[in-house]
Amino acid sequence: MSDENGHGQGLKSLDTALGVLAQMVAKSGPQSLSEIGRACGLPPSKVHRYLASFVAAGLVKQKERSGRYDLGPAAMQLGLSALARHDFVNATADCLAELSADTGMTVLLSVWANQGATVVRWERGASPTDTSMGLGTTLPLLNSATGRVFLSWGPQRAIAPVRDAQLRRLARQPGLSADFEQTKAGVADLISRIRQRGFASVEGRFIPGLVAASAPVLDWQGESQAAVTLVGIAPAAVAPGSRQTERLIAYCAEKSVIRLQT
Amino acid sequence: MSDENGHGQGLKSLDTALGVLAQMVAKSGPQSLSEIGRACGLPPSKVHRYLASFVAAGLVKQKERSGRYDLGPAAMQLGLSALARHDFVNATADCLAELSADTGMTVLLSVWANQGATVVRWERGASPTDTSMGLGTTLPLLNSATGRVFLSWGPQRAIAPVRDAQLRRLARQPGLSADFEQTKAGVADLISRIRQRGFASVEGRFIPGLVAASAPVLDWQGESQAAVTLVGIAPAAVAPGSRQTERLIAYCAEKSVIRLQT
DNA sequence: TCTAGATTTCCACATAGTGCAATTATTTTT
DNA sequence: AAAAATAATTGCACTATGTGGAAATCTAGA
Repeated sequence: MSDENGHGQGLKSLDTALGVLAQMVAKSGPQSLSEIGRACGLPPSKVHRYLASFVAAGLVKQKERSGRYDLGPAAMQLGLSALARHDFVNATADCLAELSADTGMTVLLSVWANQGATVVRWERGASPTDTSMGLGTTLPLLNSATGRVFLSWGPQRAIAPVRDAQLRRLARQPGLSADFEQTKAGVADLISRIRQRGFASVEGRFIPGLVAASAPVLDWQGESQAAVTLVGIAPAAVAPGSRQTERLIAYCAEKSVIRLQT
Repeated sequence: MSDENGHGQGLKSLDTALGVLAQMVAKSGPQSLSEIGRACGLPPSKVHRYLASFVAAGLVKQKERSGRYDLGPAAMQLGLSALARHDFVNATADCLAELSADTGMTVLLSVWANQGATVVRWERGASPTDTSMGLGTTLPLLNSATGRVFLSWGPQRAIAPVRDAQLRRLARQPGLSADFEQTKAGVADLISRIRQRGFASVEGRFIPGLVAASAPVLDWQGESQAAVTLVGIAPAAVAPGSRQTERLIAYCAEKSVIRLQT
């Protein structure tokens, strides 16, 4: 046996089984048994028996007879149950409808999960910003207003690797219009600009034709536990000093534990 | 031991461990080790080791030293990942044929699109209720059972303009038999009646000679992502408490991510 | 500080998880 | 369409590994 650092007091089989689960979370779609086995470095027969238990619990389901495996309904319940205990999400989600009504824009509430800013609440606005987004959509770190909030105020440990990966990916495709220099220094500069303004915004960068402004809900450590985002079509609405952004900032300040220092 | 129904091909320890997880999902707050053990009928030492693995995986976290256990960040990741890849329409469409066979009625699956309730799946039943409807048909918001589901549980912001337009149009043609007062107050009353019953029905209002009952498939926010509709010719079939409507409601509850509160 | 209750660790024993290989189902090739 | 190839599932013997009770450690209340 091998004793890793720190912990060694769990069940070995459970640990490896949960590793299989994590692998399934990491991939965004269904996977075949052997794919999973290869990715985890486990023999197919072992994986099969783990999956049998997961399927019995509803955490995993297999599409059709002998089809790929994917996360199942119990996984959704688990996530919703976990979400329900997230104090910041609960408190912030309370008056989202009001915020949407006041601004006339679509409102998103997101947390950091799945290697990105993940939408957990979604309040439609008046303007028909009909996108294909739903709960669980993950927004890009550098190109979306929501992502940039986590870039600027989020937990750096978790974000740094994603940031570097996206930066490399962007650097390879310089075609996209960018409003910042796509280097580490450029990102640092972007962050300082965003922190100074107190919110992040993009204008058609992530989804052409849509503009967005996003502000952080800060915990006691000054880290962003959640982000609230306004989505609309009028660039003026997301400009600094606009009625909508002022309302957004006030809303987030009210839900934050600490004030954000100017 | 070992002879449960159907399945017995998983890992016993994993099964019981997942049972512990399920127990934690069921409760809405943190629990102590012994509480969990008592609830699952397991000795504390066993539960402790399971939890150690869950904590290592991030699915569970313990508040402070020797504190209660609660769901952790990975639980949220897992759930959001599952939610993100969940497709309501296809998941609901999966067993429509079965529903049709059980009820003997024609079954429609609709979503809100193109400013209306739009039919996207269509399973013909035993009784030859052949209509001029097909895939892509848009059903009226106020006069059809399907439309009324979206009226009651759909995205209000998107529906409001359509509702008002139809209301104005109806008010100008009072000839059609109506089972509700054709005013804003009348609609609000209709909605509250429908929400209380848990489904909507019409009897020959939309298409003379045909009756229909429709129930919502609810997403995490309690909004209707889709509507499942039974179409037939016997008014008794769509009455509250009938075998068919009970079956319909059970079907939609199974496909919904959250339960609808009575 | 002392007591009560809960959590965490220890240890010998046998349950139950593991790997390999055989079997069955599914997909691709000729 | 039949056959070969690939992938999924199951059986079996072995021992690694999870189990239970009790001891040790820790936290909270008096």
